[in-house]
Amino acid sequence: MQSLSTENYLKAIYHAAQFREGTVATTSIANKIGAKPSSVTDMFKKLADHNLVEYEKYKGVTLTTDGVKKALHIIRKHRLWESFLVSHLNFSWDEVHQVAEQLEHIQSEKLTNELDRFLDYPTHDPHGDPIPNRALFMKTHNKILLLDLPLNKEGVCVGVKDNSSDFLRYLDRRQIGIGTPILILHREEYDQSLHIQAGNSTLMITEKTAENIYVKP
Amino acid sequence: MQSLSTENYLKAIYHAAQFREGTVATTSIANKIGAKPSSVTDMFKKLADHNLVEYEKYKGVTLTTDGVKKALHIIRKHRLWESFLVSHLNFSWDEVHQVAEQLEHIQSEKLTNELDRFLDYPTHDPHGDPIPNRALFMKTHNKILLLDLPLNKEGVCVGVKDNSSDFLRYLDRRQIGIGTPILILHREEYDQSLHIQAGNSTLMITEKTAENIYVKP
DNA sequence: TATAAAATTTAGATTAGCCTAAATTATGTA
DNA sequence: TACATAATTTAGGCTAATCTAAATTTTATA
Repeated sequence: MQSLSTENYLKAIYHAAQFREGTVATTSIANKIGAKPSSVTDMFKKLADHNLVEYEKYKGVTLTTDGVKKALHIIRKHRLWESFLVSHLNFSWDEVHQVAEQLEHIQSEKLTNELDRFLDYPTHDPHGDPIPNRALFMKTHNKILLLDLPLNKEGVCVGVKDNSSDFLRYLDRRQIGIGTPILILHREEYDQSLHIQAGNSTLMITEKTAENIYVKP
Repeated sequence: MQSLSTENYLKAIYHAAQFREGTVATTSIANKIGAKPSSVTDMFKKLADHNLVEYEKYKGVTLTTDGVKKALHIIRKHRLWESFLVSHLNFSWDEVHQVAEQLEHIQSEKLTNELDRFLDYPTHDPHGDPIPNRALFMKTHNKILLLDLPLNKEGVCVGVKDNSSDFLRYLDRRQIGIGTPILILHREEYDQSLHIQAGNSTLMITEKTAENIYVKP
């Protein structure tokens, strides 16, 4: 029991569970997957039958230990492939997601582990997200939103919250990427915009941008 | 219209058509795909609706130009991935097929072409089969079966006809692989077995083995 | 060339994953 | 706390890809 659809649900539930405590609601998964709530209910039942989630009618789901393992395994593959695409196949960080969504479903332990070795056991993908290792353990940075970085304290960009192509390309244009040192020079009270120093240039960004960039202080 | 199943049928029809002239029969595809003939008939109709094959009831199918293109594109991906698995991920030639069967369905022109570039535009896969280039053109060796190699004339192993794991591992044990120089020293009339020189060692092989190895004289 | 055997197709059913519409349950607010 | 609204589930269908069993066509042979 590991269809493409099943795997996508497990991943979606895992990601949804990161956001908030407690159970994951039908509608939130429906939105992520792009399916109707009734379809999600069907799948919740099926996942519960296979002991991948705990499901109580009208109460949503939580992943079981098995469910978490499967989800992490898919995330591991997704992020390894993203790393490969960027490091060896000239993909940019805004292009990798769609292809990795396909590659993450390839079933071969040897492939996954050899890819990991070939990439020299990377700990983070091109967006700064942690890659579960073979034991499915991942190192998490203690990162904060750029918005919460104290004035004049240097941080380094270690990730993004919004992974959309639009946002990533916007960051490319502003020459902000993983590893870029960032300093907040001034907060404009009027419209919450920020004057920052990013790498060698000073520039202005909106509050919305600042709450989608992670930095390590 | 390009489901996983559709792609597998196109590939199977392409390969079946290599073997013999004329149309490809329902049963031959049923055997390759591992489906019942009635299912194959259904798919033949669907492929015909999409102008990927010419289909006449009770007469089998032939691929259209479009069908050939799609088949070659899948074969291109399959063989590029096999090459990658062997050259960079420590797979042996008997392990790659099953994984490449999955990878060949990944849809991304950029991925395929960048993989091609990364591998430095290989012309043949680990089994010696030609890889269609971006324009879907492939270089074919003028190879013959080892069985048909004249006595005491050196040939070089350039491919295999039987791609089964069992046969490939058998060749590994006999230290025969792509590039191995081979000479027929003696043909035993009694049981058609052959004494050959392969690389540095002399050994005996059966007729069956000799008709599954391709050599270039 | 009749006719038996083999190949192929048709008819009707099944399953997974989705849908819509209607019914049910939970939630938030007056 | 009652009740409107939102969330969720149920019931019943749909499609793609498969199947079995029966009918039809082709082929091979006596």
